[in-house]
Amino acid sequence: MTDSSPPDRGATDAPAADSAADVADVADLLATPYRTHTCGVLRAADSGTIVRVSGWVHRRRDHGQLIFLDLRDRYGITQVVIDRTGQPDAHAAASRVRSEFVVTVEGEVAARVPGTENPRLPTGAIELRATAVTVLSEAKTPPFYINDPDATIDEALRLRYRYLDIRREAMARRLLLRSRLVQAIREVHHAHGFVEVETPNLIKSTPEGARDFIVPSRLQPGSVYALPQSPQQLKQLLMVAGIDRYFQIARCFRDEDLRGDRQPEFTQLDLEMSFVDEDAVMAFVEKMVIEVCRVTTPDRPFQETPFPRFTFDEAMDRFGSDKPDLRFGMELVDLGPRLVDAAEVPSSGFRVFDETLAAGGRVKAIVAPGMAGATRKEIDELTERAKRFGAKGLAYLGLAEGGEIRSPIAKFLGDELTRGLIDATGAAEGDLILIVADTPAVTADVLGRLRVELGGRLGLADPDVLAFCWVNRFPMYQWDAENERWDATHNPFSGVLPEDEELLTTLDGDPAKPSPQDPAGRARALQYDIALNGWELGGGSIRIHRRDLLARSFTLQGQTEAGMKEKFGAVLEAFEYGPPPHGGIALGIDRWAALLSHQSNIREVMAFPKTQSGGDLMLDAPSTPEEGQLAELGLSFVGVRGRATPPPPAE
RNA sequence: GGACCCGUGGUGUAGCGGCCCAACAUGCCAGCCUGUCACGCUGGAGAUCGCCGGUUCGAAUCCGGUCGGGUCCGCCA
Repeated sequence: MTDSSPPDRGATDAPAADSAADVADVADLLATPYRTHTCGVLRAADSGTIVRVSGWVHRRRDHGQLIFLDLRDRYGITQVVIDRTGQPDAHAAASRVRSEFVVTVEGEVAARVPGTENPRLPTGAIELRATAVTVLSEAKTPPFYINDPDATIDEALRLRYRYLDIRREAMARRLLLRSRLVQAIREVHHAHGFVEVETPNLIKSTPEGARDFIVPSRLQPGSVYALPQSPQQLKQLLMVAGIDRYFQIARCFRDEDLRGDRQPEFTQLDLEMSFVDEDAVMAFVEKMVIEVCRVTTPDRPFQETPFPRFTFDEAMDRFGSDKPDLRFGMELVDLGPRLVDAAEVPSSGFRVFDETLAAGGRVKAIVAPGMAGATRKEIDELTERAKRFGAKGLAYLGLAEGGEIRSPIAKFLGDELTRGLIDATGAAEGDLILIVADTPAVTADVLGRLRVELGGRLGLADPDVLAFCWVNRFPMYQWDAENERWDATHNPFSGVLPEDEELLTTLDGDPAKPSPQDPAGRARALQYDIALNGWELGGGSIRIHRRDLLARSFTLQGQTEAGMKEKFGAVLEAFEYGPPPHGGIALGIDRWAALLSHQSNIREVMAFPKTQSGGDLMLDAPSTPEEGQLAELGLSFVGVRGRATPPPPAE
């Protein structure tokens, strides 16, 4: 019966959808000896009701005869008044209460004395006139302010006492938003016939490029499990199994260095569909994403629907990124055509540009609006940044008010060409043109990063807008010079564009010898990424399910038949039993939740995240294993500073 | 693996070679206060300046190392 009842969409249209007080009605299971109501629900209409509430003491204001307690739970704050003359016992109890004590208060809901209402609290029209105050738990003075939303607190301290940090409204609200996000995801998938399947965390290493976390086996000493970097192979096996439409909120593990948007364990929305093409997957995901965002953050507008689509080449060309932030313009402008003469010979007069173009490179620019007045120091900083991103230098043209041009390269280019370049960029008075000359890849990358940097610094991106886009037609492979082979740019099972199938071959026909001249370098993958506000939110592909194509693709990746069997044995074998055409995608839940919460760091939407060095400051993990644990596994530490342990006995 | 930033009472900051056994705010403790809601008033306790070493007549302040946290590059989808 309850299974068929419609999902509660109360959150969708509730005005306070973004507040910690926003939750489904829990009154039905609330009645316990501790409380009849939460601290967030009482209103003027409840006046006269006898209630009991429990919560943490948010603040105490002691006026002698009269004590005010702000009582807090995750639903809100209710003011309690204790009058000594009427309630001497309650008053005595309230006198010894301190911040963060847990108390139960019994009393009558009353409209506040006129003129003393607090419009900043949803419960500000009423107060609870206490007849009894019971202390359930005492609390030490907390290590930081829980009741001050503006307090800046050292993050290490927050992580050490995360359970106190989560008591703070902002943190609780973010976890709540994340919960709603995941709930919405589940609802949409179930509504579209997806089956939620759990896959194991103790699996075999699935080479996806990242380092595996390894778990030693006790029952099979000398062997290890790997924690999944993603359920990639398992979900493909589910397709062979006929599960048609699969999804999972999956925990994934990657042992790589951390960043603001990367944790060693993180959560993916993993999904896979059978009998689909690229458009079918993208269509579903787009529909799902829109619906989920509408439910989770109804007040965040979409910049554009349907989501714009770019090929990889176009995205790199226009934005210098395969995850462009579309909330502002500042697109890259190719200056090349202006820098060559009628015979297409580079002839700008500025040697760096000419040589770059002659060598097949690119000269491109972005326009930083209003930055013509940048100081020498600011420009040096930008140059420094550009160099760190891989550029050899940064040329610029500043268009000062009044038409004066400020540029170290103008004298080489001459007046006419300088005007021509300004024209090409569309820059206006007061703007600063930044120019990079390098290989196509470096030019795009450096300008792309500068674009994001400056867009942020100049406040060009509306923080509320959700600018989704798709990027597809990625190159199938990247040449790995070190290992003399083609690396799949994403998933090794990613399919190839049908018209590029014939390119999947080695030049000299020697399958054992990939070379950088191979036409495969031009092959494009059936690969699609979804980006949101400049973050890569997810990526997926249509997989290769045909044995022959798979073999050719793997050969280009430098895999031998034996190597393939070792790494992908289960999938390859399964593919001999009727694999359906299939494809899917994985979306980063942490990133999604962070972006919906206006956060630039996924730690802010994780209950118990790890530090940059992979530590848990609260649990003090990782830690030295206990005596015997290693021996039982047949392991010993070797050559670890201060951690060497005696080797296990030979047998 | 690398670059940079930060580390001072419970918390957030100031001080950046002697004026500092360290200042301010807040929190904490005590007393007073019947309408506050960052309550108010009065008084009080609380840090040898992450740790180790060096330079110096003298170090919170300079230098080196180390530990912890963060940002970024490499790495990583």
